[in-house]
Amino acid sequence: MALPGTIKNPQNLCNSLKPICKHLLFARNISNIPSDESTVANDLISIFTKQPFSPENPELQSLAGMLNTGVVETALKGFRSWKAAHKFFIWASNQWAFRHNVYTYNAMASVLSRARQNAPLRALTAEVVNSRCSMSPGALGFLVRCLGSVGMVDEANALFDEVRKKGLCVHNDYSYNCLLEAVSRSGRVDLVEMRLKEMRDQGWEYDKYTLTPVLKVYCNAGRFDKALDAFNEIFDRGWADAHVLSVLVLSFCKWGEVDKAFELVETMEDRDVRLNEKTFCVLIHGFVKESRVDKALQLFHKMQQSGFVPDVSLYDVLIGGLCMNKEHEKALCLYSEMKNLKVKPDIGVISKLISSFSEGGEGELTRLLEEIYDDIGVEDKVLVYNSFLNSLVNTGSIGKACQLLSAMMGIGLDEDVEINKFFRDKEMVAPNANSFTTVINGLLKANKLDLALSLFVEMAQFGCKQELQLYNNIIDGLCNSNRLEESYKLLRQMEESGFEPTQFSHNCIFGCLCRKKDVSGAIDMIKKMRVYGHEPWIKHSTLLVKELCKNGKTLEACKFLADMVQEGFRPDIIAYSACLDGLVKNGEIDAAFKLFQDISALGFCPDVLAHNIMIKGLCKAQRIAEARHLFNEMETKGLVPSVITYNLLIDGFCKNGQIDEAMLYLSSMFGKEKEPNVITYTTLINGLCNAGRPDDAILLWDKMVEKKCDPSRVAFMAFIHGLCKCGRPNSALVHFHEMEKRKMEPDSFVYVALVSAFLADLNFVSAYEILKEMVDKEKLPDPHDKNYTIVRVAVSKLSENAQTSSSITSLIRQGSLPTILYSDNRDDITSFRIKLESFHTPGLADAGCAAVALLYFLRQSFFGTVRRPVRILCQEICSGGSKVELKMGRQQLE
DNA sequence: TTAGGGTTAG
Repeated sequence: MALPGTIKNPQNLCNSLKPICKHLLFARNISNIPSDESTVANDLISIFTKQPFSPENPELQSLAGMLNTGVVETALKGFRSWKAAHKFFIWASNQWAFRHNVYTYNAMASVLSRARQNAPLRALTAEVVNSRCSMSPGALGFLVRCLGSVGMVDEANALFDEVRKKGLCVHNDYSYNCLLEAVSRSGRVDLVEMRLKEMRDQGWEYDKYTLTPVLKVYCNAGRFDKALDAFNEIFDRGWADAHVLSVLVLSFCKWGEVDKAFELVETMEDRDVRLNEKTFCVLIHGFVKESRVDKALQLFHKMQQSGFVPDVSLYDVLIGGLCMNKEHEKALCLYSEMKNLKVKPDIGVISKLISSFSEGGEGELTRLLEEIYDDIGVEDKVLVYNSFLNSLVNTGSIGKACQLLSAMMGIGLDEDVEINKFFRDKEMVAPNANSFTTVINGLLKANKLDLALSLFVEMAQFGCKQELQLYNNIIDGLCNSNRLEESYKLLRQMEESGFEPTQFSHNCIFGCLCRKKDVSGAIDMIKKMRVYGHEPWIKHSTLLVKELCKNGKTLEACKFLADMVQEGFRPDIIAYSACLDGLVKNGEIDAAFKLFQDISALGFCPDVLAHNIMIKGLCKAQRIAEARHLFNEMETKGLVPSVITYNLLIDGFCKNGQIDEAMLYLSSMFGKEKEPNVITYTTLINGLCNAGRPDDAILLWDKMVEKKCDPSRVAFMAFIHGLCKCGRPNSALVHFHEMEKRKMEPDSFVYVALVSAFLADLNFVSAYEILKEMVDKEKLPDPHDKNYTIVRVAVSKLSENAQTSSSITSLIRQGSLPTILYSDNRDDITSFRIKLESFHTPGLADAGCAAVALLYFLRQSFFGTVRRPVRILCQEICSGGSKVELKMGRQQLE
C-alpha cells in the first residue's frame, strides 16, 4: 500500500538504537513526503480541526478518494490535538478504499502514548492484532515502546507473544531489547529475567541495549547487588556510557547512598565515563536536598570541568543549600563567581542570600546589601526591601521594621537607627501590599494590636490591597484580645470588600464568644457558620462546656451541646466527655448517667475515657457496685480498661473501705499485663495506711521500687503521711530524708504529720527538729488551714517540755513563729499578754521580745481593732526600757 | 502563613 518513495519500515533505521529514549522517533522524514501527499494531509488536518466538523463536507468526501497510508501517516503527525487525530484515524478506518498498515497504527499509537491516553491505545493494540497486519521487528519494537512509555507493560508483553503466535512478526534482538526496555520501567524483575533467558535460548546476543534495561529493572526493584552485577557486566564489556552511569548513580541517591553514588562518579571519571548534563543537575539538586552540599559542590565543579555551563537554577539551589547550612561566606563567593561568569542572578538567589545574612544581624545584612544592591533590577528592589522587613520582623526588631516601612511610605528615617544608614543614600522604594502585610503580621505577633490596626488602615490609604489572609490575621488578633465588637466590624468590612469569610474567620469569633461564655452569641455564630457551610471548631465548643461547668452552669452546658445538634453540628465525644466530667464534678451523677446514655443514642460509642469519667463519678457518689458494673461492661463493649480506669476503681474501693478488693484489682492488672503506675501504688499505699495496715503499705512501697516504678513527690508525701498516721514516725522520717535527698519539697501537711506523730510518741526533740525545719523552709500552714491549730497545739506542747522550751522561745525571739503566737483574733490586751507569758516571756520585762511580737501583731489584718490595746502595750514596753522597739512600734502605729 | 480539645494518687 505504501507509495513509491515512502520508506517502508523506517523503524529499522533505529535498529542500531541510539539510547532508547523517551522521545519516540518517526523515521519518515518530512522532506521525503511527496508534496501532493503533504497537501492532502494538510487539507484533512484543517477539516478535522475546524468546528463544526461535518462528515458530509463535500471537500472531505473528495479527499477520501486520495487517501493512502502515506497521507494518513503524515496527517496523524500533523495534528496538535490527540482527539482530532483520533477522530481522523477512525474516519480513515471507515473509508472503504483504505486500510491501515503498521505505520499508520504506529503513528496513532505514538500520538496516544504522548497524550497518555491508555484506553484508546489499548483498543488500538487489539485492532493491530485483529487486522492481522504484518510488521517488521522494528515496527513491533516501536509499538511496544509506545505501550511501555505509558506503563502498559502487560499489554506490551501480550502483544509481543500474540504477533509471534499469529505469524505477524519474526522477533529479533531489537524487538527483545524494546520489550525489555518497556518491562524494565515496571520493576518486574521476574519478567525481565524470563525474557532474557528466552532471548538467549533463541540464539540472540545481548548488547548494551539489552543489559541497560536489566540494570534499570534491578534499580527500580531496589535490588542493589543485582544492579551492581549488571553494571559490572556492562562495564566489563566496554558498554558503560553516561546513560548507564546515570541510571546507577541516580538509584544510589534514591536509596540514600549519596557517598556511594559519588564514589561511582569518581571511579567512572577515571575511566573516562562521565555524567551527562541532565544527570549532573539532578544529582546536584538531590545532594542539596539530602543536605550534602559538600558533595553537590564537588559535582558542580566536575560539571564545570566537563565543559558544561551551569545556569542560574543550579547556582540558586547551591546558594540555597549553603545558606541553609549557614555557610554565608561560601554562598557569597558562589554568587560572585556567578556574576563573573555573566550568569545573571535572579531574585530567588538574592532573597536566599538576604534571608541567610539577616540571621547574622543587621550589620551582616547591610554588608551583603552593599555588595549586591546594584545587581538588583528596579522592579525587584521592593522585594529586597520586603526581605529586609521580613528579616527585621523575624529577628524581633519590629520597631525597626516599622521605621523602615515609614521611610518607604515617605514619612522619614530615624537618624539613630543603624540599619537605615544603608537605605539613606538610596532612592526609597514605595511599599507594596507585601511590605505592609509583613509588618502588620509582625506587629500582631508582637501583640501590638493597635499599631497593626492603624497600619492596616494606612495600607488602604496607600492604595495597597488588604488580602483575605490579612483580614483573618487581624480578626484573630482582635479575638485573642477579646475585642469582639471590633472583630465583628472587621468581618463586616471584609465582606463589604468582596471577601467571603473563611472557616478561620468565623472560628476566631466563635472561639472568642466561647471564651467569654457567651452561649447565645456562640449559637448565633454557629447559625451563621451553617449558612456558609463552615464547621465550628470543637475545641472552642469544648472550652465553653468546660467553662460553663466550672461555674456550676451544667444545665447550660448540656443545652449548648443539644443546641449544636439542633443546628446540625454534632459535637464529638470529647465535648461530651467534658460535659460528663463537669456534671460529675458538680455531683450530678444521675444527670451524667443520662447524658452518657444519650450519647450512645446519638450514635457515639463512649470511649474508655468517657467510661473513666463515669467510674470516677460513681465512686465519688459511693456507688461502687455500679462503678464495678460499668467496668465489667467495658469488656463486653470491646473497650480495654486503661491504667487510669483501674486506678479510679481501686481508689473507689480504697475510699469505700474495701482495701482487699482494691488489692485484687492490682493483681488483676498484673494478670492482664496492664502495668500499674505510680498513681496505682500511691492510691493503694494510702488506702492500706488508712486501713491501719502500715506493714502492707511498706511491702507495697518496696514492690513499687522493685518494679522500677519511680515514686513521685505525691507518692512520698502520701506514704510519709500514712506512716505517721499509723504511728510510725521513725519509718516516715527515713522516707522524709530520702525525699529531701531527691530534692523533692514536701508540702506543709507532711511536716505537720511528722511533728504530731513524734509528739504522740513523746519524742519531743524530733518533733522540734521537724518544726524547726518547717519554720526554716517557710512551710508553716496558713492560718485558715486545719493544720494550723495542730501546729499551735504542738508549739504549745513543745514550749511546755523541758527539752524543747528554750528552743521554742528562741524561735519566738527570732520572730520565726509569728502567726502561731497571735493565733486568735481577740483584741484585748489581756489575751495578748497571756500569749506572751505562755511562751516564757516573763511578764513584759523582756521588752525586746515583746516589741518584736508587737511588730508582728501590727502586721495582722486586725490591726484596726487593736489600735487602743497596742497603744497601751507600747506604753508598757516603754516602761520596760526598750525604746528602739517602741519607736518602731510607734511608726507602725502612727 | 491555621489544632487540639475530654479521665487518675497525698
